Amino acid sequence: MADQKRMTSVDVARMAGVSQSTVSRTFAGDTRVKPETRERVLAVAKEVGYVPNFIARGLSAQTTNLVGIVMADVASMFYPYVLQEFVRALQKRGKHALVFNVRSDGNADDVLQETLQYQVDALIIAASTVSDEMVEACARMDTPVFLFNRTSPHVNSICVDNYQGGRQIANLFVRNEYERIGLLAGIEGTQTNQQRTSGFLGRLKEHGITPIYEARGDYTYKSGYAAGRELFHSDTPLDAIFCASDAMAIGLMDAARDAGLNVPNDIAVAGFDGVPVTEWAANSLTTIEQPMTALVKTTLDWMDKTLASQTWKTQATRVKLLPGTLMQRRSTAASELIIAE
Amino acid sequence: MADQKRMTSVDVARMAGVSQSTVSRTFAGDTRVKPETRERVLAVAKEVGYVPNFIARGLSAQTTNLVGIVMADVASMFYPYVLQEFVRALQKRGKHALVFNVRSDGNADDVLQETLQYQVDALIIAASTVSDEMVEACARMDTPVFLFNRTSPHVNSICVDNYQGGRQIANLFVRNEYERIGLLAGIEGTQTNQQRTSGFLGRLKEHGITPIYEARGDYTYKSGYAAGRELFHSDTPLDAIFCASDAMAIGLMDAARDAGLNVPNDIAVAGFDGVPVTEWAANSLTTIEQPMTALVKTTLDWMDKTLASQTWKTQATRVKLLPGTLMQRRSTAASELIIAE
DNA sequence: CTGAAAGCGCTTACAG
DNA sequence: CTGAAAGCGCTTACAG
Repeated sequence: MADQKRMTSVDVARMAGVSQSTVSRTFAGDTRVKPETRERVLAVAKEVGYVPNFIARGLSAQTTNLVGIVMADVASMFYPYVLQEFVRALQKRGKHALVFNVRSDGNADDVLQETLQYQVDALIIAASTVSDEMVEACARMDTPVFLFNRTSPHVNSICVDNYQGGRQIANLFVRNEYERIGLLAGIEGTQTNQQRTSGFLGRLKEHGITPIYEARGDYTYKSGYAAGRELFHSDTPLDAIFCASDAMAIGLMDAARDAGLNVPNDIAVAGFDGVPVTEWAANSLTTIEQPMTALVKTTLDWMDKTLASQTWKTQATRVKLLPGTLMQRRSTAASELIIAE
Repeated sequence: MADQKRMTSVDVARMAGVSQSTVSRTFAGDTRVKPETRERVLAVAKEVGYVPNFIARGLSAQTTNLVGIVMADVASMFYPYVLQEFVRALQKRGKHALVFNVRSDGNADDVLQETLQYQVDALIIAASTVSDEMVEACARMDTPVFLFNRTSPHVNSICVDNYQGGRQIANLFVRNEYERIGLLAGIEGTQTNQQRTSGFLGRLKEHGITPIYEARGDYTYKSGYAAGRELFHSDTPLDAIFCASDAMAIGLMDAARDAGLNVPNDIAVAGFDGVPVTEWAANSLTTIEQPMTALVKTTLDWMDKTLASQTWKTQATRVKLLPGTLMQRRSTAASELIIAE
């Protein structure tokens, strides 16, 4: 039980009677190694508990299999699932997630430097903005960058189609013949909010409808609840309201209930994101569900292809938009449906 | 804009007219470097965009500043916050999180190997079990391991005091003079469930009370809702019920509402964990709040101290329990209080 | 199919 | 205060 030092490929080589190169090749899956040799090496390695040192491999091979993931804080209810999905999917691809956190109102520059120092193979930035200089710095390090759920003309981006989602909600409202319509927008100036609301408002306008009530929240439950209190204490009866995030929509629904109102009979509510709580019985919220698995898969497939390509730095920046799915639930059910139930 | 290759300390040394050692020392914060030299090096580095390569540093210095975090999936509602807190706190300490995911029902062995190959300085395992052999393997790699929110006699562990939390809920129930009491337990055989329920049941027994209703869920909202439906369709009126997780408690409350019952007037409900949704107006759930920040800080302080110590491998394994905080909310409010409101 | 050897980009005694 | 040099544990042409 004395302090046996860490085993290295040299130790294994000596014990197996081969060269260090052969040990290395064995673990790299080099098919040129003779099967018997390979087995002998593996046997010795197993016996002494040797596994390759990825840090040394990274330095030597100039590729770490590390992917940096920069996330804003979890306030949004959506990101924890995104993060988990990335971690899992990367693991399956033999890569690993080096996770960084930034404040939701900051940009990612601060931590990007550190990420690059770990020689990550690629960088995924979710819910933060990056400066053009930083993108330049990443290019100098040969590190491709992907913006997740945000778009930029200067960075490859993957995002749900927020604009189209807003339009889908508007279409639903029109189909359900709601007339007195409200909008609870998200944080002013954020791209997400701008796209969701402009899709919604634009489509309504095409039908000659203008919302009679507009308020603004910060995407949180709390702000939705507060907006709801204000709305329901005013004398502005609405047929329906679209909230730019699920959390706000649920807050607003709770405020409605506290004000003695019934959703959807007194007011219909729709959200955006499709987080699990929207399915909860008490909520049953109509929403645009983000295609999370597809978003993550698209990002990682793109990343893999980029890493395999020699010429990615010369390729034009692209934005990939994936459609969300309208989930119609009780919060916007037409009354016949409710009765039929 | 030609493909300038990555800058190294050798390049900077040449351009600054010093040795590579001096560049290295400058970035390591070695105080022996003469201030003027230091400034010159830093100026050149900045100009050419040089930053040290952490992978090379890791290989050379035998310490990566990487901490492996192994997490079960986010089903529990609690882990996303834990993960974010760890990532943030590690960043502040100049370390970084290499995150791995395991299925909630599996143990962490599968991914531990990979973690070790990245030469992480330490390993934090949340919500998974580890085999003794794996702990042994970590010790061979000189990698200290910490179990988070689970305890083990063979691994250093940090956990909320689940047993005491269960007792606190029982105390509250007794104080509120609830007599017909129910329990919605979590997954059988999990340590968390065992401790929470045995604390609760033990304390009740001391008061001569035996629950008249016991059911079991899997910690999720869905299982809580299902248990609630069953309970409220049976003829077992209860004064109060303790659910072993917040998610189950909220599911059960929603089922109560759907059955036309009022919480707390018809039935009082208490949960465990203190996740943000318990504060939501519609829920206002009494619960034991996990001291998340303190749990994370305790873990990292312990880790830092361990890494600084030469003798940690000879020290006895310890378990650190932190008390949770009883948050009394509307779901268990005595009726007078509600009227007084 | 295998080995000897250079090299990845740092840290760190050692010498001055 | 600074430099020359060994070494961290791998990968990968190159030679056979």
